[in-house]
Amino acid sequence: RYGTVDFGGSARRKNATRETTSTLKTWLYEHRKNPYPTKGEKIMLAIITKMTLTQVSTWFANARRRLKKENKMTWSPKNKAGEERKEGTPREEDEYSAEGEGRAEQKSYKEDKDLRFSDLEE
Amino acid sequence: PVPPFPPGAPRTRKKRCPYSKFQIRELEREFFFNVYINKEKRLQLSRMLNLSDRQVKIWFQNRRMKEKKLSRDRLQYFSGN
DNA sequence: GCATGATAAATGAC
DNA sequence: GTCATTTATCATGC
Repeated sequence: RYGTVDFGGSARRKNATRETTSTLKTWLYEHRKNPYPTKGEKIMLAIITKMTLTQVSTWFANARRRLKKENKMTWSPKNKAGEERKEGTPREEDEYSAEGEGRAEQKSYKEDKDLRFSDLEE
Repeated sequence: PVPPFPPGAPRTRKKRCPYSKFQIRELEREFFFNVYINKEKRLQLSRMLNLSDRQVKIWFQNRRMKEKKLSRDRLQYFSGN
């Protein structure tokens, strides 16, 4: 038998609601230049989405890896706050390309349909 | 992390390889006694499990973080904080 | 059957 | 040392 990695307490994982993913995706898109929320921002997002801080961090980690893997998003590695990039980076018109002044039509994630507080597992 | 000879310094990130049940069991056992492991026991354990000293050290670090996270999850399990 | 959340190794900042 | 993060796996939902 394959020892399941570690099912000591986590157990069943639940998919995030559309509202949650919508909120997080919006934040990620608006901060595509520096898609690393601070701890305070994570807490804020956690409260809004009714998730835990760990879940928010996990969501962003997975989202960054996934988008990076598919070349959907590009950001300056290690870009601390206040750093403005002016170098002539090649224009990659990706869906999430983080161009400085490139004013892309904000595709609002409007998947607001269900509003249920089914966050409490069990 | 680059074992023997780094010609041009192509530091290749070591591929993540999950440890075996036996390795985990021994590591957990030692973790039960000491959350912090000595250098001696670390070398000894690394030889026994065919792991590098660095791997054992990092395992204990991650294990401590895991323990901390478990405590936090247990706390916020009830009160909405 | 993949998408997605959570975990386990491994790195690096500090 | 801690701790956020990356990377590859794992496990589950649908």
